[in-house]
This record gives sequence, C-alpha cells and structure tokens, in this order.
Amino acid sequence: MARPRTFDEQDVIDRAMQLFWTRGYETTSITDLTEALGVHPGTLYRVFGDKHALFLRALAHYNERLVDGFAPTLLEGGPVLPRIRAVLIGWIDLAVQQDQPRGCLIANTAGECLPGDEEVARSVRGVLSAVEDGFLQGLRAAARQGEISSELDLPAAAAMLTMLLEGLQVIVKADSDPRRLVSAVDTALLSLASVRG
Amino acid sequence: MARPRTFDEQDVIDRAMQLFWTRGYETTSITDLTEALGVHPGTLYRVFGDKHALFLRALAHYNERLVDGFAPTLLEGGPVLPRIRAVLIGWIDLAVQQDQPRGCLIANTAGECLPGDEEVARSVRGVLSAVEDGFLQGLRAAARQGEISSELDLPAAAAMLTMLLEGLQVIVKADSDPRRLVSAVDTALLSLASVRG
DNA sequence: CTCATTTGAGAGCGATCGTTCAACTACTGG
DNA sequence: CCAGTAGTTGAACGATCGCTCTCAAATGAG
Repeated sequence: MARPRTFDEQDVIDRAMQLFWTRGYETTSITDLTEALGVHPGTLYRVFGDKHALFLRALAHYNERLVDGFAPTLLEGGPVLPRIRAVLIGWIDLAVQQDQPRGCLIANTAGECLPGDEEVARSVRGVLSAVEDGFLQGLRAAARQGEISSELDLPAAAAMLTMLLEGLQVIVKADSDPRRLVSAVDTALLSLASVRG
Repeated sequence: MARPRTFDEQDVIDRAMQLFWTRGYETTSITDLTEALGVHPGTLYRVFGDKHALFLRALAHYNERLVDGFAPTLLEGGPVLPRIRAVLIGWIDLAVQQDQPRGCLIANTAGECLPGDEEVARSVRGVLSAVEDGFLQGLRAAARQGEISSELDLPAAAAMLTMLLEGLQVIVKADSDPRRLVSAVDTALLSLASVRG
C-alpha cells in the first residue's frame, strides 16, 4: 500500500548491535549509527523510536543470537564438562575475533550503563540469568553422569561459572592473551571436578 | 609568592574517582565534576590538564587506595584461603556500599573505554596484573602451607580468581543480591582446595 | 607599599550531541 | 491513472559537550 523499505530491520539491528558492542553506548553516536547502518536519522527515529530503544533492541538481539540455545548444546548427551569448556572457549573467541577485543556486550553494558538505567538493567539481568540457568542445567546433567560431585552447591557453581565468563570478558579487553584465559578456565573446571562429597 | 589554593588536590582526585566510579567516564560531565568538586572549570583545566588526564589520575588513585597493599594482608601469616575469601567479600561490600551498586572502577572502565584508549588500557592492565600477582603470592603461600595442592597451576588459579573478582563486579551491578555472590566465591575456593595432586 | 604571580570566577567559545520536521519520492489499492 | 500512504532526504533545532579566555582577588618578595 506504500513505499517499501530499502533495508532489513533485523539486519539493521544486527549492525547496531555490532557497533554498540565494539564502541559502547555513549560513544556510539546517532551519526555513527546512520552511517554504518545506511539509514537516515528520520527513518531511524520513526522505525525504532530513539537511540535508547534501539539499544534495547540490540541487547535483545544479542540475547537471541548468542545466549538462547546455548543451554541445549550442553545437554546433547555425552560428557558435559567438555561442552561447558567449549562454550567458554567459544566466548573467548567471540570476544577477540575482531581486530580489537570487544569483550561481551552484556559486561560492557553493565560497566557503562548500570546503575542508573532500569530498562537496560532488566535486559542485562535477563541475559545473565539465562546464562546462569544454562550452566545450572549443564551442571545438573554433569552431576547425574558423575562428572562432578552431587554434594556440590550447583546453583553456586553455576553462578561461579557465570562470573568467570563475565570476568574473563572484562580482562580480555585489557590483555587479550587467550592462553591465560584458557588455562584459567581449565583450572576452574578441573577444580569443580575435583570436589568429592 | 602567589595566592594559595582553596582545595586539596588529593581530596579533589578522590572525589573525582568516586564520581567516575558511580557514573562512568562519558556520563560524568565537566559540569558534574566542577559542581561535586567545588573547583571551577578554569582551575580544573589548569591544574589537571583535561578530563582524560583527571580520569587517569583517578584510576591511579583507585589503584593506590584499593589494590596496593592488599597482597601484604594475604601474607600476614596463618591460613591464606580465609584471607583470600575475606578480600573477595570485602570487595563485594565495597561494590554495594552505596545506595546503588557501583561495582568496580576497573571493570566499569574496561567495559566502557576499552578497546580504543591505550592510556586507560595501560592503567587498567596495571591494576589487573597487580591484583593477579597479589592472588598468586597468596596462592603460593597457601601451597607452602598445604592449604591447596602444589600440583595446581598457580598462575592459572590466580588468573581465575581475578576473573571471578571482576565477573562478580559485573554481576553485582545488575543483581546485587550478595548471598549468591558469596556462595559462588565459597564454591570457587572450596573447589580450589579440593584439587589433590 | 608595590609588583610579580598564581588562584578563583564568570562568560562564552565551536563542535557535537540526540532529535525533529517539512519536502520530496516511490509504491499500492481502487 | 489517481489518491493516499509510507519511506527517504537534507537541513536544522535546542541543549549540552569539553574547553578557553579574560579579569579581579589574594598572596609573598623586595
């Protein structure tokens, strides 16, 4: 009934997510966005509302693309701990795969925008609890299969893995030597497996 | 020989650090600083150079006040692991002691300003390696006293504790329930102590 | 007291911020 | 083919950004 769009909305959100991820929220200006997205300010504001709303869409997109569906991969059968390791290593790769280490959008956002932005806080909280819940499901499966002791406080161990993941994303931005990160992950998993009840 | 200052430089840097800590670098404007510090823009620029230089001073101040001298406390004699636990819990308290959880200035800064600011990166790197080295010294003492296995990869374990600390500071900003944080710390330390060589 | 020197105070600089708007263009239902 | 709707465009809005300049106030040295 009207003129069709010359851009794909999901594609624009994805590119906006990439920008916010590498440069942060405040540092990414509307000008940066319109240039990188090929969408002019007027269009951007009519379609998405404002910069903050676009940022929330980018956060949700990050959750869908990188967090949803990671829990199922932990439960595909076989030993779980190596899968958890692979997930953590995979996130390291994701954090450093650009020319400059960009870390994790959630950790970056928590550092920059919290406290003070309750909508963003809700979104960050949602992603973190999804990650933690994924780890918890994986650890429960690992406990059933005897990879870790059933005496372990599994929710606490899941929280610990989440902290390890996010802390790793902080450190990689300052010193992106992957070896130390990987050996730290290995030590954490080895330690978890060493607890005997 | 000239008119004396009406403010103490260290005091101003400390208050600037508090502001950057709770609000971040970009979000803290010169106007915010001059109002909170009681120092006018012209004075601020003549004394400190510019906003970025003041921020670097604030980072250095954070290092002096909160990181220097934490390693010695780990080595005062007696069991080390409880001291490490106390240090981690103490940092949790520090992160949430305001009305709003402000986390850790280093984690916040890494999230917001890196990559892209090499001077800030150097400062962050310095603080993180000081923390990691402190943990390493503590773990070596713990290994000597038999609290942990000497088969453990101690540098990797120190890196793991640093990641746990910084990850904890990310998560506390979104969900500042200290109980989960404490139990995660306990699980990590229990796990480390469970490794037997 | 005078002078040199540094401080504090107020106003305001250009640039960029997020945001909006009117005019123009392209498409579809009738 | 026309009317109407939605998309695109370029320009510009007020506000705020980091920062600077000018000038009066306050000191110690001579």
